[in-house]
Formats: sequence, structure tokens, C-alpha cells
Amino acid sequence: MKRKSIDIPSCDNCKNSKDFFCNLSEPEKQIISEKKGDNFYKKGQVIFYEGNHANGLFCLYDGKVKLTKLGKDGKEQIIRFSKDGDILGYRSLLSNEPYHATATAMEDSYICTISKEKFLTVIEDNPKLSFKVIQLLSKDLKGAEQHLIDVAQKSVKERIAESLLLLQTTFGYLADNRTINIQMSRSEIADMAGTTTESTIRTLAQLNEKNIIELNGKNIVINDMKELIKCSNSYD
Amino acid sequence: MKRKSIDIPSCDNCKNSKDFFCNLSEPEKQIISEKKGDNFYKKGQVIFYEGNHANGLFCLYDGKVKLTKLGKDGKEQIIRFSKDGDILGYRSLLSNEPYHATATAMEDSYICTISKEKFLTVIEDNPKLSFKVIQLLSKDLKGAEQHLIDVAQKSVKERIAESLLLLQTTFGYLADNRTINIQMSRSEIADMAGTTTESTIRTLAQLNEKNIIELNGKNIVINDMKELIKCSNSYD
DNA sequence: ATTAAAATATGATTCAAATCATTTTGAAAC
DNA sequence: GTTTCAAAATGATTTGAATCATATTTTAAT
Repeated sequence: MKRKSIDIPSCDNCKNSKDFFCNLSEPEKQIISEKKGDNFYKKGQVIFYEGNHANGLFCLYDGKVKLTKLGKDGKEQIIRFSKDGDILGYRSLLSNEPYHATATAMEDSYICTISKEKFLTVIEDNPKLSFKVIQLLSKDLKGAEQHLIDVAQKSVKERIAESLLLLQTTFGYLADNRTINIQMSRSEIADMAGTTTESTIRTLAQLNEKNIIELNGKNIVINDMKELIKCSNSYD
Repeated sequence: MKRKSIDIPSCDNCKNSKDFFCNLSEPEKQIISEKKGDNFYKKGQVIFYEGNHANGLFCLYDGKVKLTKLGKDGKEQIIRFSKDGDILGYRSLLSNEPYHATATAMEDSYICTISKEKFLTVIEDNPKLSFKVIQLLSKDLKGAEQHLIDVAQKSVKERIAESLLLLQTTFGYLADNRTINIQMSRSEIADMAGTTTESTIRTLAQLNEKNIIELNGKNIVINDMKELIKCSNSYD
């Protein structure tokens, strides 16, 4: 396998420097940047596994990652996504527990690793960073709660629509402003919506037939956003 | 209605002082204690509503509280419980958002209120308190994720069993060491497990028939913990 | 280009659980 | 104690979606 060249900039020159580490001082940025690991993960490769010892923080420079947990009978449930500028594994580091989920690259991704020690050192003396963590956890919790309610109460169709909306919100559109900027298998969408692959296929086909969406292989175009929101039975 | 007498001690004499506020200095405890409101909520009364302006932190001195969110068609979903020593509403204060859920007293409860300003003042200069918040959010997130997976993947029977286990873990037993220390309607258990009241009743009756549990009105005795865990299809 | 495996698609069948309907019991208010 | 209403219980029916089976298409490896 031919390794992709890795040219991730240092933290102060990072394109995502307005994200999680935005409040870091220059010396702090240097601490982090100095020994960071620059990594490339090919689509489908696993960054860390649920249950494994948490030894580092991951910062997603470029790419897309899904976080999944194993449930009953080895079935996967997607609990969250990460995009450019997001950090992964922070929760386990802070609670000194194994990784809570498996992180998998959904496309070729560039990811920096920061050692646990450096991360904990910096956060210990930076209340703003602590606050950033609180904000992140808060957001993740809000998302998990909403997801719980959707799975508990909504029909499969509503959940598929909800899933498409979440994908669009998280990753945006391609340049055409209509195609969701992520390619996922039907099985993955199912793992997100908490249903089976077959039901996912059928429901997508129905939405396609009604021209609410348009399926081009793994690309999904949203033709009628209003109607899709209606199908999702969302009100917020 | 006859008001119950309220004799909640100050924070440094609180029976729960080993919980959230355990790392507060004496001066900080005084700041909090000085203007705290002592409140009594009768079983069934609402402490705060989802969507309302978040103006204070609540600290549960004695009692039991359920946190619920409204879902589709006005249906309720229980997302969490709080017991003695837990704080409520902290997330909304920190993210400067309305309350994320409705908090309802599940039995007569004594609750202290702390103003938003005081709370934010104290947390601003206390990294240990920030860390405590991080731990709390982390724990809540872990619970929400597990709940999501259960609802997505498990059968109603498994979810009911899981719910009983969670109640026992959260609130413990009565003095007999067999009766779960909380009384809930069948409808509330349903709101927790993400199913209907009828299915809840039927499933409880089945577990009762197999002598895994014993139903005495709203009291639930766990006769065979091992078998109940087996029914829940849990492995951790 | 070929092959094998995985993903997608579709139809048929089954089934868990929701919904609907009714009766019984328990709790709260007076 | 009585009355009313809500909760619990139970039976019947319906339904959404899972499961099973098979065919087709796509993808990845060689």
C-alpha cells in the first residue's frame, strides 16, 4: 500500500484552528504541536476500537469519521460523526476509561494525535479549554438525547429522513449545493437510523420515487428540503 | 395545601456534601449557601419545564426526580433520573440555553436552588468544579448512548428488564434489600423503556409469572437478579 | 479483463408490538 | 363512606418492520 504523503501543518497554522484549540496560547499550541503525530487513515480503516486503552487524543484535520458502539448480537450503532476540526477520544482521556466507541474513517482522513499527558497538562491550567470541553460534551449529549427520542418514538421513514437531515447538517453539500457531502452505504445509514438494511433501501427508494431525494449510487441529492423535513416529523 | 416544613442545612452541613460540591472551599460554600433557596416539591410537581429560561441551578437534597423530554405527538421520554446529591439544570446554565428537559418530582422532594450568577461565578475560578462538571456530563452522555443502543436494538422485554435494573442501580433497594426503592406507574416505566403502557404491563406480568420479579402494586421486588440480567441481554 | 465478495434491490412471509376496545381496580377528592 | 377519574389489566386485531430468500449490481482484488 502506497502511503499518502502527510503534510499536516502545525497547530498555529492549522485550517481548523478556530475550532477546539482556538483558545490556546502560543506556548500551549507549541506544547501540543511539538510532538503531535501526523496520521493518514484510508477509508474504512479504524482509528481506535471501543474498549481499548485510551492513550491519546485525536484531532481530525481533514476527513470524516463515524463513531460506533457495539450493541446486541454484535450489531453496530452509529452514535455520532466527526468532521474537520473535531476531536476524538477526549471523553475517555478525561474519565480515564477505555475508548467508549470505535472510530472509523468514512473517507481518506488526516488525523493528528496528541499524547494523553500533553493534553491533560494543557487542560489542567486552561479554564477556557475546560469550558470548551464542557461545550463539546454538552453538544454531544444533546445530540444523543435527541437521537434516543427519535429511535424510541419515530417510524422508520421518519428516522431515515432525520438521518439524511443530520448528514446534511453535519457535512454540508457538495459544490452543487444539493448533494449531501458524504457517501454512505445503505447498511451504514441503517446503523444510524436503528433499522435494517432492507428497510433503509426501501425507504430511500420511496423518497426517491416521490422525488424528495434523488439517488445516484451512494450520492444522495436533496430535491425538496421542505418535504424531507416534513417526512422527518421534526419541529425545531 | 399544607406546606411541609423545610429544614435543609447549609452546604457545609449537607448530607450530600461529598457529591458535586465536594471540592468547594469554605468561602465558596458560603457564597453558594448564603442565598440558596430551600424548596419543597410534592410528588408529581414540576421543578422546571423543557424550553423555559434557565435561571438557576437545582441541587437535590432529598427525593427523586425524573427528567423527561417531549417527543413526537407530545409523547414523553424519560432520559434520566436524579437522586440525592445530584444537580439539575447545570447544562443549560453553562450553554446559556433554555432547560433541555422537564424535571418532575417522583416523590416528595427537597431541592435547593442556586442562582445562575453565583454558580457561574464559583465555577469560573474553580478548575476542580469544572472537572466535576465534565465528569457529570461524561456520565450522562455514556448513559444516553447506552440507552440509545438499547432502544434501537433490544426487544421490549429486554428493555423492560434493563429499565428495572437501571432503577435498582440508581435508587437501590428498600430496607428489605429486594424491593426497588422507587415507585413508578406502568406508564412511566413505558416512557423509560420506549414502549407503550400495555406492553409494559404485559411484560411485567410475564416476569412476575416466571417469578423473576414480584409485583406488589407499584412496588417491584427482584426475586432473581441473575435471571433478570439474563432477560436484559446485558453484558458488562 | 476476470472473479469473488459485498452491496443493493425486491418479493414473500412472519412476528413483535402497537393499537383498539373493554373491564376491573386503585387512588384521590369530597 | 361515596364518587369520579386514572391506572391497570386483558383480549382481539392490525400493522409496521424485521426476517428470510433470491436475484442483480457494484466493488475490490488479482
